[in-house]
This record gives sequence, C-alpha cells and structure tokens, in this order.
Amino acid sequence: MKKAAQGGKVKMSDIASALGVSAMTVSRAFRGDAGINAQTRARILSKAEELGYVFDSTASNLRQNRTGFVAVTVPSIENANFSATVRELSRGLLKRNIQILLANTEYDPEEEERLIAQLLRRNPEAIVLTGAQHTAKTRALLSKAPMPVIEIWDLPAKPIGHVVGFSNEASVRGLVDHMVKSGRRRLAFLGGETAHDPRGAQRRAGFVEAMAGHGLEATRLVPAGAAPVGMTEGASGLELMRTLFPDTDGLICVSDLVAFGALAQCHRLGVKVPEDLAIAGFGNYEIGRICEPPLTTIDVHAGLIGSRTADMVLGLLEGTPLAAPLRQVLQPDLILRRSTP
Amino acid sequence: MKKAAQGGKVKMSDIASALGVSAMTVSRAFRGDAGINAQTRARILSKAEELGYVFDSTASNLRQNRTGFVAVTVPSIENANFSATVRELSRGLLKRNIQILLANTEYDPEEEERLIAQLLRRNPEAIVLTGAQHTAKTRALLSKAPMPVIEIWDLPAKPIGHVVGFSNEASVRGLVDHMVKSGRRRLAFLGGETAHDPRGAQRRAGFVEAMAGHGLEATRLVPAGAAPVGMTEGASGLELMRTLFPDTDGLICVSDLVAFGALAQCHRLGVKVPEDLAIAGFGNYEIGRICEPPLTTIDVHAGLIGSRTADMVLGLLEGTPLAAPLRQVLQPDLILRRSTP
DNA sequence: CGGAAAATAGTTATCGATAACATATTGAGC
DNA sequence: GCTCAATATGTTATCGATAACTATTTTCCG
Repeated sequence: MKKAAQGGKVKMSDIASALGVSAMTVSRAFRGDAGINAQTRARILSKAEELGYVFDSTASNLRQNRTGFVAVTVPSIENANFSATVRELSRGLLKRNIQILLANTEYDPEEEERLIAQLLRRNPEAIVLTGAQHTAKTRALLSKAPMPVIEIWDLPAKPIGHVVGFSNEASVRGLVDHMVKSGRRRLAFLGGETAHDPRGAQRRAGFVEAMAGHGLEATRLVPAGAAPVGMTEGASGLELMRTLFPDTDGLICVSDLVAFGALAQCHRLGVKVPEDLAIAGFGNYEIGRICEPPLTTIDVHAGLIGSRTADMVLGLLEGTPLAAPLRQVLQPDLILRRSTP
Repeated sequence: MKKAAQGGKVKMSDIASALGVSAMTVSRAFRGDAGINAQTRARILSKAEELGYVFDSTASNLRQNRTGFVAVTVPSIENANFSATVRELSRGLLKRNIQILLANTEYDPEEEERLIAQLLRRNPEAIVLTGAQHTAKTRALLSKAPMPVIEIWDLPAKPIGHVVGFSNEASVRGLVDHMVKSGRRRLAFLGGETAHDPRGAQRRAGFVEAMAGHGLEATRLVPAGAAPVGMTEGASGLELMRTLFPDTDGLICVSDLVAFGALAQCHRLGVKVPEDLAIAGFGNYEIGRICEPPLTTIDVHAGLIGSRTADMVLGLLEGTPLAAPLRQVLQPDLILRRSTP
C-alpha cells in the first residue's frame, strides 16, 4: 500500500556513489558489457538489488534512439485469428526483449490513421499493420517514416513497405473447386460485402472469380452485415440465404465463425449438413474442428504469420539496409472435413 | 521505400529556428498551452507539417516522468473473455491518449514475474494484472513499485493494491442452485483442477461448496487438462466423465468453450441435452448463444471489467492519494438457456 | 625486462522536450 | 501618465542513461 516513494527514485549514479565507482561502470554492469570485471559487476548488481533500483528505459531509449518496441495494429483483437498472430509475433519478439504496442482499429481506416499518428510519436522500431487498406494520409505518414513498415494478412498491390501475407482470393478458389468437384453447382457465399472488411471482400471476390473459372455464375451473394461478423450473423445469414436462394446446395462463409452460425441454424431448421447443404468456412478456428459435422475450411496459419513477421522484424533490425522491400507469401491449406461431401 | 532519413530527424528546435522563435514556444504550441498566441501556434503547426516533424514522446516522457502507458498482463490474449476486457480497457484509456503495453503470461506465474520486471523498466503509469496468483518476488516488486497496481478478474484475499473483480465461487453457486432446483442431484464439474488456472480452481471450489450447501457430495470432479482448456478438452472431458461417472445428470463446465466441446460430443454420442444431461458453461461466450441447445452460463461482464478498470486508472492518475486501496466488486449474471431444464 | 596489447574504469557531452524562472509587451483602471 | 496585472515569449538547466573518448592498470610475449 505504501506507494509513495520515500525519497527520490534510485538511479544509476546512486549505486555508483554508494560503491565508489562511476555511473558509466554501473551502466556497463547492467548491459552485460564485455569490458567489465565480473566481480565489480556482481557488486553493482547486488547493491542495485539492495537499493531497489529499477532500470529506467525511458532515459536509455532517448540516448540510444532505440525504444525496444514494435507497434502493431489489428482490426480487432477479439478475433481469434488475429490474436493468434499477435501472440506469435509477441512471442517471437520477446526473444530480443522487444515489446508490442498494440492498437485496435475496429475495422476503421480513420481510426487506424489516428492510432498510427499516436504510435509514431513513440518511435517504435517497426510498424506492423494488419491489412492493406489505409487512408491516403496514413500512407503518406508511413512512407516517410524512418522505421520499417510491414503489412500482414494481405498481399497488397501497392505495398507501403514489406509484406507477410497470403492470397485470400486464391484460398477461396480451393473451396469452390472442392465443392464443384463433388457435384455442387448452386453455390452461395455469405459475408464480405462491406467496404470495411477488405479480407472478407477479397474472399468474396475470389468466390466470384472461381465460379467464373468453372463457367458458373456467382449470383448467390448473401450479405452478413458490418464487420466484425460472427456466429450471430452466420445464423441470420443462413435464414436470409434460404429466403433469397432456397435451392442453394453449397455455402461458403467468410469465416468459420459465420459458418458455424449457419450450421447451428441448419440444425434448428432441420436442414441436413452436408446432405442438403454443404458448408465451408475460412480460418480454421477451433470450433470448426469440434462442431458436428466438423467444418471444411482454409487454414491460413495465423500463428505462422505472426512468427514469420517477428523473424522479419528481427532481421530488418539487425541486417544491412535492403535494396528492395521483402514480400513473404504464405500458402494457406485446404482442410477437408465432413461438412462438405 | 525511401526509408533512410536524408538528414537528421526534425526536432522542435528546427521548427523554432525556421520561424525565429524559441524551442519552448514550439513546445507550448504542441501541447495546446493556454499562454500562446493563436496565430503563432498556427504558424508553428503548419511549419511542423511542412517539415514533416514527428513529436518525440521519448524525450517528453523522460523530462516529465510520465510515459502515457499502462502495463497489462493477461494469461492469454486468445481467450475471448480476456480480449474483451483488454479491448474495453484500451478503449477507455484512449480517451486520455494512454496506450497499453500488453503481455501474455501464458498462465505461468514465473513468466509473469519476468514480464513484470520488464514492464516496470518502462515506467508505466499503472499496472493491471489479470488474476491474483503471483510469485513472492512479483509481489515484492509490485508492492515497492511507485505506480498503482490493479488486480482484475478475481477478489484476492491479500490484494497488492486495487481490485476490480468478481467472485468466481459465488457465481458457480448460482449454476448449482439452478440445477438442483430443477431436480438434478448427480452433478459433475469439468475442469479447474490445475494449479495454473486459479479462476478455474475457484469455480471448481465454488461447485464443491455449493453442493455441500445442498447437502450433496461433490465427488464428480472431472479433470480437463492444463490451461488453457478449450473445446477440444471439453469433448474429451465429456468422454472421461461418462466413463468415470456414467449416471451424471448435470454437468457444469469451467467455461463455455469447454461446455460447447462437451455438448458437441453429446451430439455425437446421442446423449440428449438437456433431457439426459443438463450442461452449463461459464463466461457467456458468443458460442453459448448460438449453439443448439444454447448454453446456460454466467455472464461475468468481461468488457465491463475492462471499462471499470480504465475508469479506475484514470481516477487514480488524476486524483489525490487515497487512504485505502479501491476494491470494486462486480456481480456476474446467471443466464438461463435451454441446455438446462 | 621492455613494450604493446588487452582489460578495466573514468570524463564529458549528449539524446529532445520541458519545468522553472525571467523578460518583454500590451492593456486596463485611476 | 503611471502602476499593476495579464499575456506572450525567451533562457537555462534538467530528466537518467550512455556514446565516444581518455586514462590507468594488468597481462603476456619475445
């Protein structure tokens, strides 16, 4: 409970004068510098402990012009896919004691702009953006920024800097191909119609494209509402689909959560999955593995995106300047389960 | 792509000399200080824009001894309950432009200790800990720390500082009472047996207590494995329960995710819910609302914990020192749905 | 044993914004 | 016109750690 500091805070020079050494030596002791006597170092660390010294990285950051954190924006941390990415990113960066400054854009580019302006003031060593949809001002800010910028979860046509992503369009193609191969022709897509969920929109576009590739018309496009869409929207979306396109025999959803909502609604309505309606999701969420029937889906390797991004950041921070920005393209996997025949 | 700064970075004194004013005036312009001429301020801001100036909060932080961020630890950011808390906490603090430094403890007190030591070096304005299980060293570190400490999601008997939480034990009692009232007597509890999930353990203890209150023995305690436990563990746990205690007529699970896993397994085994087995969860996750039948659960108001914590932090940062630490107790709600009769 | 390299420690100035104090200008009231 | 207060701006020192440099041992070799 005694929070108030009794005196001023303890600093390196206090330790130094207590031991009759210079502040510089104390600094060296703390950084595990090579050129310091092991015994001196031990004395310093033990005295520091005794005095309750806490290293002040604010001062260190200013002097070294290194802050030791990376700024990260995500549309929503509540999405299990994004949080898996953040987790692995965080874990990877922790190896070098780099911390994450996280900001939620709530799927709003304007909010992203505000947040990035704030984050830049803190001098992060790199900026990681989930998604590639930005305002013009954000792009301008970031292209002038002195630190590396990495866009993840997308393959932007005009990247700001580096990229770690995958093709949402191509991934959906795998689902369509699978459904068509098993004889389904009257396919619908649920979700992805809003401007503020570019990845959803890309999946939807991929659906349209893939259908065209099979000579089929992609007329069955069902809206699910504004991002973030979840199970609730999946359930209501399934109803809407049945009203608009009652003869649909295969449904691809913008995410597993939506697919599960649709599946649960099918149970309630007595629609048999996959017999009456095949359903596929996207993202390989845990629920797709557990529900009955389990969901065919696309594993986008959300965690891997995070760890690869961490590796890229660490490489960029150590390495020599690069001629061209990096672009790492990951390959999502099609996971076949019983919700499709 | 032109990342390399052409010259040195632009600082306040550059703007100052470009306009023939002092650096102090520039500083005042940026902070919206009262005592500055509106026209001068406009000139400064426009010149700053022109030069591409980015405010350096590192320097500001050092001088003012205010960093503008709050450190937060969570067991796992992938848990939708915790991420809801973080989201609302973040949203609340953003009003005052305070950012969050987030760290995942992975349910490991040792890891928490390491992370907190790191976080303290950054001089956060407050420290928010999810959970009340800490190592002795963590407690020592934090009780000496100069900034407010808030433990959330629990009601610790010996809090380090302030608290925003609820009683896990009492919440489970509501579930037990409901099941008993509807005639079930052979109740089981799934999960919460591990040392590293104190909230799970408290729920389990609450189950035992509540059963005793009804004169019933709580012998049906089924382990679910190490935290974090999810749907997968729910499914396997249900199997285990059916082996160990085949006559169970009501199952309370440590979370909705576990409950859903159990429910899905019941579907597969032909066990009717709630006729053959009543199931309840904990946490009011979205899935419990959507699955069939929807799950009876406890809404712990995860988001509210976050926003209340934000309010508390803001109050502590502005207000005068307090005589005693704050303790805010929230009341979870029992939500009755069809998975219990 | 002489001398060069290695090991260890100290000095001084600095990172960039800003608190605290000092100064200059304007205006109001009598 | 004069004083006092309000307004607007400038000066200097400082937050705490550390880069860059210098100074002093110690070690090791031919």
